[in-house]
Amino acid sequence: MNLDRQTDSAAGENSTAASPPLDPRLKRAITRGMAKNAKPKEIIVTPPARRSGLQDIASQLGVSLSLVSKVLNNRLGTTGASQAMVKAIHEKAAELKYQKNATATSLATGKQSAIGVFMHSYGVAGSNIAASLVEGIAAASARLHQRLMLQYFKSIPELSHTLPLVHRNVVDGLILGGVPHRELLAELRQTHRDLLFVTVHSGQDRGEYVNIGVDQPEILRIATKHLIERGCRRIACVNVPSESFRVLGYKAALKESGIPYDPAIVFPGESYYSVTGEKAAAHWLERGYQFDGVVGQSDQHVAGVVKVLMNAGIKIPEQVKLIGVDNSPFCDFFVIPLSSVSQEDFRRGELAVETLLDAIEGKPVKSVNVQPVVYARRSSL
Amino acid sequence: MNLDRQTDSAAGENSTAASPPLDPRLKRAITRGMAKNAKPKEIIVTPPARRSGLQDIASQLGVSLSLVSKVLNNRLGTTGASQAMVKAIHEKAAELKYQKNATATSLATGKQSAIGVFMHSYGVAGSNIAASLVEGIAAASARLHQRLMLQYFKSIPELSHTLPLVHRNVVDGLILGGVPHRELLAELRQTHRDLLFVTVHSGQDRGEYVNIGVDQPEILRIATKHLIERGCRRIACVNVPSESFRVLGYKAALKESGIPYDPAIVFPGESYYSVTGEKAAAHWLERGYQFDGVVGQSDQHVAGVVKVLMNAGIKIPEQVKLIGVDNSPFCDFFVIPLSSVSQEDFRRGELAVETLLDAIEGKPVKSVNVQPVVYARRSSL
DNA sequence: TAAATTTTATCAAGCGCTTGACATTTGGAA
DNA sequence: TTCCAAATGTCAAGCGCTTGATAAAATTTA
Repeated sequence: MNLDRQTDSAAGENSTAASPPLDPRLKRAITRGMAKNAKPKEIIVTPPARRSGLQDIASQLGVSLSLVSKVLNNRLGTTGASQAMVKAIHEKAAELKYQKNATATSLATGKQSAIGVFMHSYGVAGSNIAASLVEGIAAASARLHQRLMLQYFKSIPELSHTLPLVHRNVVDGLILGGVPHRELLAELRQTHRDLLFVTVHSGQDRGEYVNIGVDQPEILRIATKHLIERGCRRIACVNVPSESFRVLGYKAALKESGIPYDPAIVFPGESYYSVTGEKAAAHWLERGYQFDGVVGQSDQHVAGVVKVLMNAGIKIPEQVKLIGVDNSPFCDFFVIPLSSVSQEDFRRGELAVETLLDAIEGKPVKSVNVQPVVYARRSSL
Repeated sequence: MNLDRQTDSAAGENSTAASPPLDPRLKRAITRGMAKNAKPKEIIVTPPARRSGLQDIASQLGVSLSLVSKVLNNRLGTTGASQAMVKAIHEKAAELKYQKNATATSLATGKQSAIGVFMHSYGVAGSNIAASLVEGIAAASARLHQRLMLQYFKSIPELSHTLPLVHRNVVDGLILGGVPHRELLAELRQTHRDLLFVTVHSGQDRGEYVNIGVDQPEILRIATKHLIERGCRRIACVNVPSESFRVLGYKAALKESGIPYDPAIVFPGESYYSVTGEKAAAHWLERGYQFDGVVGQSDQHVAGVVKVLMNAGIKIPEQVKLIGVDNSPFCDFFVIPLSSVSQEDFRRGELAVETLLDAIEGKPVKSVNVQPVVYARRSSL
């Protein structure tokens, strides 16, 4: 329902105060098929202004098209051009607002100057890993003058189905986000032997593909160390089945500080969601287990733990300090601002682009494991 | 561009102990320019497997290239083809794994089958509006067989700078996310008269451009009504300067229920962040203002209010019920799960694509205002 | 059976740009 | 002055596909 709106012309009513009268030309443009409530008969179809091409600037200057092309691309190989000519061409190009037709260029060169991104919309809601990854990729590809073709997928079949259809002959390479699915990758290599791709996942790197990952044990190692440095001596851990590798870092940190490892306070949860954190905390509390620190496998874990601890009257961070993983946006404004270890997703996105481009240029490339970073907030200070 | 290796050592070295021995063929594929620590001198450049084109299937069948094109595109205008021929062509295409070169098609037809997205990375961190919008856009464009070119921008100058460069001749139209910047849009219309675009912002729709928005007053109206229906009679409001339009809905809801409007409990905050919510709650508490409900302009507002109220020993939702806007991911696992009104971002993304495609096809299109939806959680039950 | 259709298929001109091969001009060096 | 490199520029083929015009073969109709 629309409030305070006259029944006659809604648009007019809403724009009166601030909006100046419309330029008639603008008005016409608006009508071009895009107007509100446009009545077909009122639409004026103005032929699109012919876009100027190389030919236009060539003939207006009385030179050959190819010269113009070479000058504009700085590709005067054997050709060469006088200073004056170069200047004139550039000026003419500017005057005619020449914009090269990227499609034609691609056809001629076989290069697309575009990369494709297939992103698995994975991760726990709230941890905008995928979003950060994409933003990092977008930033780097803009910086490196690459167009970016994006597609999300929910399931592996969906990916293998759409991947070849969408991207053949349109991108120079692919970034696969969150796809540690080995069979799919192997198949991709078989069926599309000339398809270049790099993966971006935080699973274990087996060295089979070029991946932009994170040093997983290091995540929990620096998280645990962070708590130890702030005085914790009994550090509980919320775990999930798939993170046995990462948890090595937890054990390593304990060992480094001579703190014994106690499996009793490592809770075997089953998800990255906050409910698992709640269960863990409840479990420890019920049994009377002592702990002065908690590391989770996600920020949601920690959020869940915090909820239960607060309800039990435990002071945070005075009695228990906590730290999670992902550095999710909500860490900043949770009841207690949450400390967290970042997997540097944005940066990994950028690296993925840079790596892929190197591969496209034929340079040898290799996997990289980014160093995680601790973001300390109140929950652990 | 197939990079193959003389020595077979490197890939093997890099596989961890955990990984099974590699299939030699796979191993070769892995080394293809992407191997860890690949040494340039060892790389052999094998020409990429030539991809089969229309010509290949034409000559293998002894027919003309154009026939094949028409058959595969179902464009037998005046042409026609026998059943047998059609069948043979399709079979041959399948046999050769023919994939049309989309670039060549675009050049020939002038159609790109691609849409561009320029997304303002706006909004409060944690409310993944932009991400949902993009996902909705991606879903719809995949469904409608459109490629999707994405770019983010932080500032208007950045947008106006990169927009023409990146997207000319590469997309059929543009979706501008979160750009209620009228001057820019007007300029866009002037300088690129043949550029089709639709905006997706939740600002006020002035009817000048086709926008996929949200009925703003309705957001607060249903939020407020939601609280009233659950027994609230003194409903406070955290506001920000730019939301005077939306707040009309708050007033309307009060009026509908015969509740007097009291400006004293409408806090004039300055941001959508949680700190503004904290300030509002502190302000009301200090002055001893009574209220049994709170509506915020964001979920962060509500998060901030909750923090302060809990610290003051106020029971939620028993003494005060709250509802925010955006239905952010963290609403689900905040200390008190937060009720919220969704702006249906994913859906708006889909609508944007559908609308743009209509416009591209020359159909008349108009703005649409999506209806917001209440998601009730514990904070208001 | 010849003429008129209908069906089936080919031709050839692009789309706008790139690029190696070839042509012309110019300024010295001989 | 003559000749040879530079320096400066043009040619033309081609990237892979689309499409209206045209041709040839098959089928009807009279």
